[in-house]
Amino acid sequence: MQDDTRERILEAAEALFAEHGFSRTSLRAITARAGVNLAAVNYHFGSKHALIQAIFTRRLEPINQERLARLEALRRQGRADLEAILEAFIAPTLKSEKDHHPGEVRFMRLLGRTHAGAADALRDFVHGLYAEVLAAFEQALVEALPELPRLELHWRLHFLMGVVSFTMAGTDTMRLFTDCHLPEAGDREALLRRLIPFLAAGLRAPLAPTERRPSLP
Amino acid sequence: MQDDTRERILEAAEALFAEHGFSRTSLRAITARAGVNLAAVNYHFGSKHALIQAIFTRRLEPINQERLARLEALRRQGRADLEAILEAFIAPTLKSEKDHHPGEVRFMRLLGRTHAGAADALRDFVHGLYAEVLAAFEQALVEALPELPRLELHWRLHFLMGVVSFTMAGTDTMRLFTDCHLPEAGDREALLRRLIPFLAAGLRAPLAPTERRPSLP
DNA sequence: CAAGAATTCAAACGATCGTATGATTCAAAC
DNA sequence: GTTTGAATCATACGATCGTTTGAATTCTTG
Repeated sequence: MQDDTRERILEAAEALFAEHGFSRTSLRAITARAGVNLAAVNYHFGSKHALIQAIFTRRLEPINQERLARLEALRRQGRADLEAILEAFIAPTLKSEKDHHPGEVRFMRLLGRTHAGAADALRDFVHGLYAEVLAAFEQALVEALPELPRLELHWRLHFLMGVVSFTMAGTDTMRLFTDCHLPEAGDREALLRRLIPFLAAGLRAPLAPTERRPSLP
Repeated sequence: MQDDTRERILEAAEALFAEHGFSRTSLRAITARAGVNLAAVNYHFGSKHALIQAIFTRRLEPINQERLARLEALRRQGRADLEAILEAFIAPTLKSEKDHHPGEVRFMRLLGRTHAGAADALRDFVHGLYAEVLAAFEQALVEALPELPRLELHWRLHFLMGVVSFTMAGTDTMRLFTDCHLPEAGDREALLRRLIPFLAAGLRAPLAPTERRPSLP
């Protein structure tokens, strides 16, 4: 029961952080859920902040490695079309449930919310974990969309990150429109089939004319 | 100097909440920035939670009224095409800076982050402020995209909310891809010219085939 | 100007937080 | 079986939090 404690803390913290946020989750709540002593967090991780970083590093590293592996496989096969690139980027964040890691679903929710919300040094830390992957995908998209100006591509990548982060965050926004909730979010394949056409069409959208008609009176 | 205090508190709280989040912003920091006494918050608003709600109500109500007014004007003119509907929904959240209300920019950032991140009762409260507006725009989009199945429209509205919220949140995601930051986010007209074609193309995207090719080995 | 309501103020309360401490338990090495 | 270092434990510290209180002040109204 040596590094079992570490794992139990990571598991409990991940769940509570995803549900209540970082600052509203106390170390006491984490250690109580994990069934370990309060001091175990500072013993194994050093501080609450270091625990948060450990959570992101553990989950994000394999996901990003899979992203790069998928992208490289596409390049080898010569079929790096836009839809395939998008799938290589998004699928590793969605297919986790069937891989018997239910905790990863909670983590993606946590990651999405952190992306949109975190203002402090944590976002910079997460960005650091992303840097290599995003540079590779940016280059792939430049080649897949050669006619798109670089600045426009950057904006559309910003929009893309918005869609992906928001979907990962899993806020049940759909019931804003009607009474229907997200239908069985467990069906990740169906989600991919809806996300990728939406994003591909947005990335391929024709450029807006330089001048726009005036707004309403 | 009676309800000037109320206003100073709202202003300071809005700025600090947008920068550091709700739970990491103390009432002492708010009242210090506002130059008022600590007890003034509980005297004028009742509690920290009620202060947060007051912030959202104050800003969101006029924005949503303008959204509905723009949409109704489109209907009267018979030009409720997709792009115009999107502009009616998005423009009121972006044009605020030139209206001499710099605080509204900070608020939209706060709103975007709350949309993606808040898990507690606050999100339900904000959703309540949105309900009427989103029902109206959903109906307009149903008419503008008659060939799109209702379920698919719901998903794409979810994606749309992701883009809008993420853009409002204003997290400087673009420097993930290169070293360039968001170029002069003050130019709201340019942002509209980029957002609307992206979203319109996504909403109009052809449906994906029911079966997809398998993923990578 | 005086009376009463509205507002502001300094100060404190109880609770909770992250972290640190020193004793205690446990497991492997000799 | 003894020793040694890692791990766990109960406990406490100092800080900060949201909220409350009651007196002091300001404003309104007659």
